[in-house]
Amino acid sequence: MTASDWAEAALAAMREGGGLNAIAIEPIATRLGATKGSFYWHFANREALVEAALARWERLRTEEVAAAVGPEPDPRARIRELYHRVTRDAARDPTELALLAHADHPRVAAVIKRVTTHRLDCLSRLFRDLGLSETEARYRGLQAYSGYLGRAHLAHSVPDLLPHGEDDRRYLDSVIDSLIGTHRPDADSGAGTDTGAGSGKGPAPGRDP
Amino acid sequence: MTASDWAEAALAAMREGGGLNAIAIEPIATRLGATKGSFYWHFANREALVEAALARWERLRTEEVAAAVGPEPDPRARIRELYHRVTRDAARDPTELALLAHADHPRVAAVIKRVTTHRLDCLSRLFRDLGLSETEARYRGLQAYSGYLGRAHLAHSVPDLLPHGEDDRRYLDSVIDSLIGTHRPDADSGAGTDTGAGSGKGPAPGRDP
DNA sequence: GTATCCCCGTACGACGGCGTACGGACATGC
DNA sequence: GCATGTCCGTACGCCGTCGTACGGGGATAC
Repeated sequence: MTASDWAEAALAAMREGGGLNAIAIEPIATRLGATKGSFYWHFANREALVEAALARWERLRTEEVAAAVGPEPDPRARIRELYHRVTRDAARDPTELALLAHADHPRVAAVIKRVTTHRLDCLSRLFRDLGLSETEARYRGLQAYSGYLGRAHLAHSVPDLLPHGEDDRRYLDSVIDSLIGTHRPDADSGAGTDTGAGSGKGPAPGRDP
Repeated sequence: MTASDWAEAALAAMREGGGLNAIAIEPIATRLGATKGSFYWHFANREALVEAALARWERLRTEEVAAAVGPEPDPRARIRELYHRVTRDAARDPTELALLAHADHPRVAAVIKRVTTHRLDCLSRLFRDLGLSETEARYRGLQAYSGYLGRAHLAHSVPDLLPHGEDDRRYLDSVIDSLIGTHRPDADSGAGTDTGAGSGKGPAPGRDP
């Protein structure tokens, strides 16, 4: 039984509901088949466990971003891929939403700030790669990230109100189109084989005579 | 001392941090200068108080939407006004964010679902008034609402990462432009003196002859 | 004056969570 | 055999909160 085991168990407890309050020593000890005696050998107090769990979460999220944003060369496809991927994961892991709700906690606030800054930087860079100006790229990055957070919330708390299946795919395309301009009908990036038309109705029908 | 007083105090407690857990009988009693004796005369148990607070919150939010969406005739300006107004309030009242984090609570889930449905309907109607198709209007409504939720979170947990003052006004204009098409450069709403160009590069230049 | 009822304060028990004290099992070194 | 150090279980005190029991003030009716 190591400190890492406790940290992972704390994260698991958060994942399964209750937010930060789910990090309670005795319930987690029971879940691990251990007792408080073990815990207080590895940690000074509950706050230390919270901190360890937060550090672990931050590391996982950072690696996740790096993995998600890495391979794809085309910036347009990168944004698309990132949005799909990240929005799918967040729906079934309420940990991030729980942390957002505890932003008044100083440790949590610090973690959120670092993770958010990192993500926004990555997003802004993606938009810069699309040719947008510095401030415009930052605006788009903020807008994209706000949309991501909101979508994660909706997916978790009122999934019925979000489109499903194919409809959701079209919706996401519509959102992404409004973020990255619109995808040029001439230089369409292959991934979506067919219904690019559905999103083609986006905000910018004009543009090419 | 009425039941309403307790419900309002419960809401106030939530406003000031701690989310649903902030609705604790004894602290609220102290804050009201009363005791549990009074509470258990008006309510059966804590759950009843939570329910009363939720009902009160739902009523307030519903009236708020009605007031915010009512007067303005031009749909474009309505969206603008709504976005500005709602985004400003949400930043300094974490109650909604706290409720989102407790979406696993059945009562909370029901309230969130009703309020969200209502808001999305209003938003979709606004976009329909702009001439969008049914599904397109619903997509835009969802996108706008997701953006609102995300922005509220960012404003509360990492306000430093959001633009401030004039910059934020430009950012919001950029977001709204990408949602409602673009604001017509001929009918520019005066406030922004100069750099309206920054958002003018939005997704849809065409549309109006 | 007193009976009644509404409203509330006080005192109590129970529970769950934190943190501490202490002892004990077990391996290791010598 | 014995000492030492690591790791953990047990038992305890403490606190905050929920819910209940009970008593009492005070207004009103008559």
